[in-house]
Amino acid sequence: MTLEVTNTLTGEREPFEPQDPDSVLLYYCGLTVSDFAHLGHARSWVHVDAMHRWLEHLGYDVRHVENFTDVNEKIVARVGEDELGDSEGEIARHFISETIEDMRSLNLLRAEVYPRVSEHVPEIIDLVETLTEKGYAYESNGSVYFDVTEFEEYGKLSNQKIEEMEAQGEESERSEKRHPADFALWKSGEAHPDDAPAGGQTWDSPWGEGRPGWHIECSAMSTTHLGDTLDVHVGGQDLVFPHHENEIAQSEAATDQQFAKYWLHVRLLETGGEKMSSSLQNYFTVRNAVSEFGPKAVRMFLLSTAYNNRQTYSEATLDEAVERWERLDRGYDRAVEALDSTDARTKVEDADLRGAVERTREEFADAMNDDFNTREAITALLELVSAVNRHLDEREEFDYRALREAVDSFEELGERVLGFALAGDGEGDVELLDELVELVLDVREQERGAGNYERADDLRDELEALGVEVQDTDSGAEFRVE
RNA sequence: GCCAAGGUGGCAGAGUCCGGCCGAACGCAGCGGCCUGCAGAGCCGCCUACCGCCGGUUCAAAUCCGGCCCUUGGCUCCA
Repeated sequence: MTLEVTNTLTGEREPFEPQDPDSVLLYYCGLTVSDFAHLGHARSWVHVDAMHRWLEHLGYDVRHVENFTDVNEKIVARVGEDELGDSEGEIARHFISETIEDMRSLNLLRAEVYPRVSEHVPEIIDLVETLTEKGYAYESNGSVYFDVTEFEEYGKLSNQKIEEMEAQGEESERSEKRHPADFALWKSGEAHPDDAPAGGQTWDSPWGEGRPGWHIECSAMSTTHLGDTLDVHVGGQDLVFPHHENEIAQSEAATDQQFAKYWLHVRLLETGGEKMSSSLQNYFTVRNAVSEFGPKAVRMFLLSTAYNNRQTYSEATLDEAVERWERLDRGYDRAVEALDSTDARTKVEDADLRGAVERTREEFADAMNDDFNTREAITALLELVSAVNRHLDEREEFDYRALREAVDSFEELGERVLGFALAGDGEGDVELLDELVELVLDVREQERGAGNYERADDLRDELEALGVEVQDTDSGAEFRVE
């Protein structure tokens, strides 16, 4: 089975064939950095990350570009607020660094470039000029608008007809536009005093002082870094219209080339029956989620629903993700430890385990090739966990080769493709920590030997409180650090 | 009103494109058993779904067709 994706542009599932058979040009519409990122944003990031990783696994050289919108009225609105900063740029820089920190915590692969609007104004002006010269845009009172009636395919992404659309943009713009659906490419600073209040940046342009419009940035930045035609353009479902629709209009009008071959849209994260968003004030920041549930459980949560289906956030769904993550991690852990044990140095064969490994690899690949179905991919891994546990519980002697392959699968598919940092990847003073815990467990063992169960249980509880989970087994106490 | 996507067990969530292997996966919660000093983890078993409603096509439908009801997203900044 080869990779198939659901393309919003055609509304159909299609075989994935990038322009160059060896590489993929991937652009992701990043966020406006006016606040901390929430779980909804993280959902998109993590899915884009899984796509990136799977494409690499398939052998593609992935060129991944992800923008930061650092010129925006929402940012300007926060100028002077508390200690955020005294200018649009300062606030944007602040939230960009906070956002990158959040991204790191979720173990996202880095993009090749993170372009910013403020650094691409010359390219934006060039693009607007081209559109004006080609007759797709017109200047009006110092602002420049895209004329939707000139681009005959306008509406092809969102399947809407121009006549049925409501007016775009702010009230103040209406009188300047020829058609209500026209949208701003460049906004005059003077014509809209509210748009460039203290702290908001403006640039000089052929049309006078002003700021880039809302949609032009992505067209300019993606073209600058990846060329006229992208292979994959990903973004949140809420961006289909008008943002992505407008990007297509601008780019295709300017270059006469198809802007993006495949449009993939991540459906929204919902909570309490509605989407999570800052305006509804029902959001949970990435930061809070990570500190409360741990980065891996958050990642597990976000990947536990395929990207093209909406997902429900609640305390319960995240709790479940914690369990799913731990089950995977423990399974991996057990397999690794078994490999090191003497019981593993045998030549026995367990057909069940071997079959399970093979099935997992097949099912995992089928799932990812099936429009990046991460939910099913995880299921395949969890089924391997069951097979490993059964093998270890039921067998006197272990099937070394099969265990080796199981561990390899966990690492290759779970770590590299799904981006889970499995146990054993600990950082810091792991060895010292291990030795200290062993020491406490030795003491506890002595207490148990002497029949002082109460004291032994206290020690176990105290370790638990510190995040060290203790399990008594036939071969002594084992532990894992949360 | 227009565009788009959905309605599957207590929860969550696959399967629907390419109809039969689905009386329905994986997991969480719950129940019973094994193991254990106990607990946890793990294993085994159970539990609860005829897949929104109605009708049609077919040897066969959760999966195809038609109608209806409901939900969500977009049509304003938004991942």
